[in-house]
Amino acid sequence: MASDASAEPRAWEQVLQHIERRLLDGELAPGDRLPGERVLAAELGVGRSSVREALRVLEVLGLIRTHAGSGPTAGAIIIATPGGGMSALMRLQVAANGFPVADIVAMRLVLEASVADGLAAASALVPQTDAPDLEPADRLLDAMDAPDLAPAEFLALDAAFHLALAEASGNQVITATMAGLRSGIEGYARAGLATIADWHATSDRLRGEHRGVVAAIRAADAASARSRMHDHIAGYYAETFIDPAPAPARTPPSR
Amino acid sequence: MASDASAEPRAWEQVLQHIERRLLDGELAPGDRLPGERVLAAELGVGRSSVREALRVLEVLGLIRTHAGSGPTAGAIIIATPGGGMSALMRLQVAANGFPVADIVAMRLVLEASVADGLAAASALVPQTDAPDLEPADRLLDAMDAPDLAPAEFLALDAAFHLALAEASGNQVITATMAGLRSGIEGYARAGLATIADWHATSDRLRGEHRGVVAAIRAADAASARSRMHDHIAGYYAETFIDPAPAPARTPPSR
DNA sequence: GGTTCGGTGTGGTCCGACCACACGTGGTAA
DNA sequence: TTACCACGTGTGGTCGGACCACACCGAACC
Repeated sequence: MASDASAEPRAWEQVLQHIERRLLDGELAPGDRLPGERVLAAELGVGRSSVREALRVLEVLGLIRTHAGSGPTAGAIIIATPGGGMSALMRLQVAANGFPVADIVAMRLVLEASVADGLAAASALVPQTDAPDLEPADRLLDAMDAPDLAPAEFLALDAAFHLALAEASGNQVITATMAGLRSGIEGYARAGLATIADWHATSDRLRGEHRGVVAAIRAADAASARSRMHDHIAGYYAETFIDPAPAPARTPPSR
Repeated sequence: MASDASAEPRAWEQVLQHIERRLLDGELAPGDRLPGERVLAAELGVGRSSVREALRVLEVLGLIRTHAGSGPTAGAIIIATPGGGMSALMRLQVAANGFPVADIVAMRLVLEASVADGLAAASALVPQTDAPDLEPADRLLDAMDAPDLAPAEFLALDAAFHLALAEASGNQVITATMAGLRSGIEGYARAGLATIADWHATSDRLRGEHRGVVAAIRAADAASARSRMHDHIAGYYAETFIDPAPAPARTPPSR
């Protein structure tokens, strides 16, 4: 499955594998600086172009961050930013019709409902220090109460609210995935705003649903939190979806 | 959030944005061939190296496939392979400690349970043609009954079985994510095999659990399918987990 | 002592060159 | 006429060199 059986040791792939191995061996960890591109090229016996191609991949995947210049902040530094790569992946896959928007929404439904469920269950924990931190979500909900909020601003706060809930769950993978899913359908969400007839009524309803979800979480009512979240998201998409057609008959990519 | 506000028009990023825009505009679709690297470079006024860096990213993300030579199969062809990029992302993020293994397992739990739940619900559909196709999963289960199966082979079939269920759900995003999650913890799963004392008993139990899940799906018993799947996965990881320590105090990547 | 001005090493980019590869095509031989 | 083979051509893959902007850092200067 790893596509390394026998065939293609392309130069940039060697670089990627080398770095991955050093990561797995613990020789490289977040915060460390990678050797310079020229050094890396010499060490691996490849050209600098190939090293750069591998570094570019790592950068897009959120593995490293590069800065020019000198000093401790310069060079390629390992940062395991979970969300970055996921967003790029989702966005581009959607653009290329690899990920149907409906499937993204469906998965978001599953994930958000589970997060709400899990948060409610965790809220019942006896040591309150172990209970999830809903403060950031609360602050976002308060911000959304501002009366003169433009739809786009509301949408951004809404996205941040859902992301805050995911973060409260403590699961970095779910958080990153959620951020990625949202990036993938961001364009559709923006376009969907135009289809809403009465924005005032809709935003009021959304505000109420948000509060209801958080209240259910705080009440440790897992079933209610799950269903409220589910209905909240499903309802919104049912209202704003631009293109209900799931998948037009397109030529299969095939080989 | 999209990090495009004002600052960095790095050359390779321009190429990426150009291609993404053409995808969104429908000028490029799966199956199409991208212009040659030299042509693309000339069109965008950047060097070929920058074009290649962008293409490398697209390739790792599963957006394109490149072939040298001539003819209709040569060049960079757009393929929206959903799973490829996800696997690379998960694998590298795990390697860099960006994704805790425990979080991946937790998310897998959520996803698999939901898939089982959804499949069971869909099995109740009246037009049987719309019911999920469990044939591939059945075949894999039969293959797992072979008595002389090495643990590693069993593990591969097990992974394929779970993936087949995801595919049966028809959700490409969930399928790709599932494949990615598995790639991320593949190393741990392999290592976990060594910790199993009585492989014969364990594999027998797994076989039974698999059959039970499929039976519950066929019976359209969503609750049972969900809980069986949940217990199946949770139980397995509880048995084989190598490093139960969730996250050692590591230096924050930060900036 | 404080300030300034190069040196130095970093990534970012471009260019030119060469290679392996695979398809087409045209000439050639049967 | 037909089958075969060799070469041309365009593709990605790779390398090396060159130059740039940048940021630090230290030495020289005021």
